[in-house]
Parts: sequence; C-alpha cells; structure tokens
Amino acid sequence: MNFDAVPAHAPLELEHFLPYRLSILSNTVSQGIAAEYEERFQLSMTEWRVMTILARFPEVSAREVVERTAMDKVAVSRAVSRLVDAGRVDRGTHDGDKRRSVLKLSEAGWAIHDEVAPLARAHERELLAKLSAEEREHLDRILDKLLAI
Amino acid sequence: MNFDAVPAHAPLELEHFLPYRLSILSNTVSQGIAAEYEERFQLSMTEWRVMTILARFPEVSAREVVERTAMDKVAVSRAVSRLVDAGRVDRGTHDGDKRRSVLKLSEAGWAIHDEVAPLARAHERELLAKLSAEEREHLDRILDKLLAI
DNA sequence: ACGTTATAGTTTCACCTGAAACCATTTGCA
DNA sequence: TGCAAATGGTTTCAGGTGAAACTATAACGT
Repeated sequence: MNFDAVPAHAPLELEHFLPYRLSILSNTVSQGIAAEYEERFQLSMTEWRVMTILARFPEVSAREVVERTAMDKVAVSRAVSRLVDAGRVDRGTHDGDKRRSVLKLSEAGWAIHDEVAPLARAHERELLAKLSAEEREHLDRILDKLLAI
Repeated sequence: MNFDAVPAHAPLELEHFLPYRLSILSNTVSQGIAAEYEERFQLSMTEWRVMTILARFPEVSAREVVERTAMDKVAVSRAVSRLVDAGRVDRGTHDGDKRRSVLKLSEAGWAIHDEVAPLARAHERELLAKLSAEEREHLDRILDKLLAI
C-alpha cells in the first residue's frame, strides 16, 4: 500500500547542490572584487581580465588572450577596443601577419594595473583567511582536479 | 643598486588566482548542465532554479524565491512570468495580502522537473567522480566556510 | 600561380541582466 | 483615522553576452 498522497518528486536541494553552490560563491567573490575597481577606474571585469593577461604576457594577440582566459572572443574583442579607446592598451599589427594584433599595456594601463592588482590580491587573501592552511591546500588540489579537462 | 631594468609590476597569475578559478569552474559546470535542458525544454537556467525552489517549497511568494536563490528580484520576476506563460507555474494571490503572489508548479511543471532533476544530479555525480570520497568531504566543508556570511 | 580552406578579428542580432523608477498594497504611528 | 514609510512585484533603460555571419589576410594543395 502506498501511503504517500503525493508521488515522491525528489526535488533538488539547491543548498547542497554543488554546481549551484559554486555559482553563488563565484558570483559573490567576483562581484565583490569587481565592485571596487569598476566604479573607481571605469573598468569592467572582462577588461580587467584582459589587462592581467597583458601584464603577464606582453605583446600577445587577441587570440592568445582568448585562449588564456577562456573568455568569448567577442567579449575580448570589445574589451580590447574599449581599453584601446581609453588609452590603456596599445594595439599594433603583427609584422608578417596583418590579421594579428599585438597588444600591450600602455603607461596608463600599467598604472591602473599596479593599483588594482594588490586590491584583487587583498580580496583573495581575505577569502582564504576563512580556511586553515590545510584546507587551502585541499582546495587547491581539488580545483586542479575539477578543472582538469 | 637596482639591476631591474623594468620595475617589478607583480602581475596576477590568473591560473592560480582563486576567484578566477572559481569563475571558470562554475561557468563550465553550470553551462554544461544548462546546455542539456535549455534546448530540450526551452528552459533557461534562472527558470530552472525557480522551478527547483517551487518543487521544494510549494506555495511560496516571489520574494521567498529571491531569498532562497540569491537571484535578482527582476530576474525572478521575469522567469516566473515566462513560466506562468508557458503553463509550467500557477500564480495566485495571497489571501490577506494582495501584493504577494503564491507560486507553485503546475502538472506540466512537475513533469519537466521530474525529467530535469535526475539529469542535473547525474551531472553533479559525474563532476564529483573526479574526487575521492575524502576530497568530496573536504570540498563540502570548505564551501560551507567560504559561503558563510 | 591560384583557388580552396583556415584563421584573426569585428559586426550584427537576439537575448539576458541589474539598477532605478514605478505602481499597488500594507504597515506603522501620530 | 489618516498619512508617511515600507514592501511585493513589474517595467524601463542602459549595458553586457554569445552564436552566427562577415571581412581581411594567410596557408595549403594541386
């Protein structure tokens, strides 16, 4: 005999559902950091990500930025245009392949980078402060595994 | 004497930067799941999230959905409207407070829920399969800490 | 050498998103 | 009781986003 008046629909429990928890955490963290530099420097998150790539790998093409950020190529194209317009990035053309752009931070771009980078790092430290040293190591290893293709 | 020709700009290493890694992981995972049901059921991720809440907590108001999902109230309002239009959610008015809506899944809504929920769970299992039982426990505890306000 | 195919990057389009303004209703308090 | 403030929800507006189409250039195979 079935005493359940309503069939068991087995609803998802979002608060224990890993993809959902990751989404909440990621949004909270990223928006927390972005909120600081967006207003202060009129800098969007995609623009900032492009800048971090150009800081580490000067003279790359837009395509390499796409590869290194996992961002959409349209998003990168637009972010780069805005950065060039704002005088934060210099865009040249590759010798020998006129399709390719050659991107690097301008002086102004470096100046902003050098202000925002410590700010981002401080946020990360604050987040990691909630964990023990052991947990930080675990998280690092776990993310490595989950992010492996 | 300073032998560094260029000042040390200390660029961020995105691939080791926690907020960035979380963002990549979260997007990959969520989009992987959403890709399956979006086309098959014309169901957006926000709509699906609203449905999971209504599955677990029948007869809630839109405001409660907002509270439980950490989604924007505009996004919830629109998702609910689409779900009502599609006949997947029934929207009534609260007795004694005509501002409040009373939302619940319709028969059609439940039918879709019962197809998508196992699919979502399967994706989560697949993701967690990359980890050992111990790592899964660690991740759970770590997320608890990081998500605590 | 030359036409097909591939690649770098931009534009278009259709949609999603959040902040702010807005409307209706309810609550709180003088 | 009556009026200001708060609340639930929707609409508006000003972006941001990705898929697909497009342009320009380069690479490849015959």
